[in-house]
Amino acid sequence: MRADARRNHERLLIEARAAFAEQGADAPLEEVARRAGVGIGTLYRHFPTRADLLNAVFQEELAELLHRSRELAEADAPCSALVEWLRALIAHAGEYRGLAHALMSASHDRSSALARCSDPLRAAGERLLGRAQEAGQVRADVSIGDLMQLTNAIALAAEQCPEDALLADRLLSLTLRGLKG
Amino acid sequence: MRADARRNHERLLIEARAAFAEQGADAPLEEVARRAGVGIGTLYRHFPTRADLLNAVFQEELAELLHRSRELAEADAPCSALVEWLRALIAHAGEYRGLAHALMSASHDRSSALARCSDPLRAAGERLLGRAQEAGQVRADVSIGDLMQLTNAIALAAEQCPEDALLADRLLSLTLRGLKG
DNA sequence: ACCTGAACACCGTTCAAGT
DNA sequence: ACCTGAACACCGTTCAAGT
Repeated sequence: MRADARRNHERLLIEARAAFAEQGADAPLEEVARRAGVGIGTLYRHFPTRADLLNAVFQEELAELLHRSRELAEADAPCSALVEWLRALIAHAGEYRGLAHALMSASHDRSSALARCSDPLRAAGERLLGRAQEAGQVRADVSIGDLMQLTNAIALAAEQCPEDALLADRLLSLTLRGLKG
Repeated sequence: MRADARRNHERLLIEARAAFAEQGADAPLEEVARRAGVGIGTLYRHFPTRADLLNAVFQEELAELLHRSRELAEADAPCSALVEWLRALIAHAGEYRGLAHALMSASHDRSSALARCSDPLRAAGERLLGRAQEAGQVRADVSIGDLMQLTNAIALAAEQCPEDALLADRLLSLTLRGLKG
């Protein structure tokens, strides 16, 4: 890749991250391009779809979340570790308004970059869930897919009620009481 | 109201219902107007916002749901009645793609017609929840607000995965196990 | 090889003119 | 009093021309 192209790529990522955090995951792409000092066409050349751009922005956060999951996988209490992990996912989704919705929309479209982005999260969650189930702390008939869908749905609901800071916690607790095996 | 205005009002409601059912709650308003044989300005005159139009369309469904809640309020098993009611809400949201999201977005804006539209639903749910709690079948610390948020979130998640017809059922069951007092 | 931005498409919303 | 639809605004996306 040419030096100027690489530079544009980096600036686009930086500005996209800022714009998504400030204005939500549906921030105007035109503004991302403007802030990065490039034409809108250049943005599309580097990231053909919004999902591609979101995906690229979240690679960094994704690495952090996966790191956290490896820590939790060695915790003493498998069930608490799983719950901690789900809380971390909700907190992450809460940092970008509209992200929970984007992830949800993308989840059933396997060709989307954003859908692939949550595959490693799913795998990490599966390990934590498996441990909690083997320890007999979580029912065997709970699937990681259902659990992550529900987590995402809770994040989305919480996002709509920013004035109720504890909503996500309460909804998650309500849900988790149903996990106990 | 002038006769032609009343007629336009009715035709707009009929076509809006059809368009929302076919294309989702974010169907182009221009098309609703076209199908109703009126100018787009007339649609805006009768329904200044999309939420007003959605609200008007759902008044009929709302009456049916309230009727159902009164039947359930006399059922023998208060907890099953509550669950039945939540299932009915999810089924209703599922009939119009995007409705769950619209309801969720509107829920924190008290001035929206759509938010007021769910007030009677909330009141009906509160009666059913109260009966189940008095019978000792549901924990006392569960609120109808949280329960409806969660129900709506589940409806939204289910809508994104139409290929998994049982998703809503499973997520609701998972949640409901946490209710038992 | 990459970038630019004008151009096009689409939809929401308003409002001056018409009936 | 109500209706109409052109006009404007906004944003996403493409692509011919430029470097």
